[in-house]
Amino acid sequence: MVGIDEVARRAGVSTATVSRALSGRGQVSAATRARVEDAAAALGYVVSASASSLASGRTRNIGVVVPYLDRWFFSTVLAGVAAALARHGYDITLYAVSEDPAARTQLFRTFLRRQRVDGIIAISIELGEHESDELARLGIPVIGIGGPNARLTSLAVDDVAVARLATEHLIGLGHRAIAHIGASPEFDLDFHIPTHRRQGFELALAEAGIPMRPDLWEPADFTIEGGFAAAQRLLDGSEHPTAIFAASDEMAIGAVLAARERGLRVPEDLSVIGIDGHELGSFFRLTTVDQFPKAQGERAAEAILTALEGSEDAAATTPDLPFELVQRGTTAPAPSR
Amino acid sequence: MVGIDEVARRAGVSTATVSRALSGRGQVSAATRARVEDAAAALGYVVSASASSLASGRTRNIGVVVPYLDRWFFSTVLAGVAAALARHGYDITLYAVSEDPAARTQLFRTFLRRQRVDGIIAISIELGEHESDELARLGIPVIGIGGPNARLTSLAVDDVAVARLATEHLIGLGHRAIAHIGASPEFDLDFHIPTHRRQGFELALAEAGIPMRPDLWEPADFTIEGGFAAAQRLLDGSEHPTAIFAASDEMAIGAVLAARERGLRVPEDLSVIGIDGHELGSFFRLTTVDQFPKAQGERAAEAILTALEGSEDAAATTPDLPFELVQRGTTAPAPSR
DNA sequence: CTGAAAGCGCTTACAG
DNA sequence: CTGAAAGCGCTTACAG
Repeated sequence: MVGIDEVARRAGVSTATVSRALSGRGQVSAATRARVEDAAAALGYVVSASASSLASGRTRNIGVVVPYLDRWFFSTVLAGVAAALARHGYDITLYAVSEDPAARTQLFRTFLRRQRVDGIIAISIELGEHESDELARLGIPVIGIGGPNARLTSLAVDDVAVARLATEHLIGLGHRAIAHIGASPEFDLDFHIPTHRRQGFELALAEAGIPMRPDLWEPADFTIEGGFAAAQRLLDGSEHPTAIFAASDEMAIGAVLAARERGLRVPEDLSVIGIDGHELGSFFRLTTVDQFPKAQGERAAEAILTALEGSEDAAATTPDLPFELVQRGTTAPAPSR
Repeated sequence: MVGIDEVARRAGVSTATVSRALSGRGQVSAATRARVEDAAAALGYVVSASASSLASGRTRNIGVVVPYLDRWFFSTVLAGVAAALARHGYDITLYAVSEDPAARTQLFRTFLRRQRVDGIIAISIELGEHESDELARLGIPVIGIGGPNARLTSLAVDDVAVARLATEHLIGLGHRAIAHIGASPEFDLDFHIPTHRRQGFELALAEAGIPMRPDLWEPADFTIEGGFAAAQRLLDGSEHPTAIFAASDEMAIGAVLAARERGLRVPEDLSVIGIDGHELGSFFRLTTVDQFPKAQGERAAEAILTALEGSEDAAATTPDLPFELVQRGTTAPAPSR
């Protein structure tokens, strides 16, 4: 690999000048800069990451910590992060949190402490007290998505408001017997998102003066399969609901399929709404509250870059992530009885 | 951050000895090693990645190049890679190939040349002549998945054989009017996988003495939505097929849904088989040829580690990836006419 | 605006 | 088995 002194020799300057010309730090005359850039291009010179990092203390690399790589939400957020960081010339190193506690400990104690990254983006990870400490002690910016984690700068959608919006949409259509598919308690790891969504649901009902029916709540595991089974149980009852609000699009799709299997027409006999903005939503004509996961990743990337290189108004960016009701074909006025 | 000399001081040895004790390279007495390890643990010392890389030339970091982060196949393979590499203490830095040609050029010309990684895993990427050159010139091991790329060491499933197996399964059930949902030509970027699958399909038919019916082939885009539309067209004809072989599970699921919408029973009226081993397969009871994508990632990770640290029998590992017919509920004997 | 030189924090021949 | 010292390839005060 070509080194900096070859470039310096070819351009007729010192390595210090090459460094300044290529990094944009410090003063270099336009003519010199042009000569250095030409020499670097001709030789195909690229700064060595480790040498540059060691000397400067900057790695141009962001760590991204994810609980699952192969689940739609996380890989979509990750795609957003990657796209935004690449645009700024940053690399990303990936840290998949393992279910294995020993591996998880090692992640925080070893992997993250190698000084390989300038900052960290943590996607929907509930951190233990101790883990938050470890992150804080790293002394680098950390941005959480899906927080809020009191210890971290976090970007988050207001899950209570999201669930409320979805529920109000159903109420506005005249539904009264509205069921909710939420998460079983053991799934409430990611910042209690399921709990917040349930709260929003209950709030909206209460405001409309609709009493809660305990038989109209079912837990599931955020998958199509789980949503299918939960909907089956909900539709089993004699007084089955006219609408289902699922805490994720995948569960909502499962509910749509379960309804069809029962011979129920969606939306004529049963309305279904989800949350997410899942790519399958348009195919199933699913009404949903989109939370723009790819944009969440991009926002997190920008936030970390601002923390790293930005001006002082970093705090000016709002931590609230946008969401939006997307009306498609799975919700309609409640059937008259 | 604690440095190596603090550890050396505390253990009462030189930094050279600390380095040797912690890295496992070179001779250190058991007693000394224990003392060093204790000191390092007490201080929470972790080797600085950039200093170690610069001095040793080893980064303990693997680059993974993927065309899409947010598609099931790629994120699943990636999960396999990440799990296997983490077990060996390796980091992974992610390179998402952009559709933007300028960004793609920059990836090969700049990002990959920063000497940040010891090796590269390229997941199902069709490389241009020039790009293959750039990779080769990096002078580090490169493993391709989904090859074969003549220039790269590649792991690949035999797509012709996979498609043949799927088709033979249908023929064995007595089907003669078998349709194929493949890929439109512009989707044939990933190593001509769709073309190979189509070849396997045609081969199996030919061997069974079944003439090809041009009206029983439909292109799609590898999504559920695309498979749904393609199946609709196939089922429109007066002499519609009794079985559909889709070149991906997602398209097969689309076909199942299209059949249901037509009022066709699967598998009684129509058999459907896919390829992949998609997570949704079990929910839809989809018969498929599983290609174990997560295991593909793990295999690639092991291959790159072998190339990096392994003995000479690296070439001994077979580049053939396994596949297997998984019979579930969407295929059955052909209806008697 | 430019260069000489120290230094970033490790690793590894070399010598003992 | 262990240590002193050079060196990995850059960046950046410092001086001019």
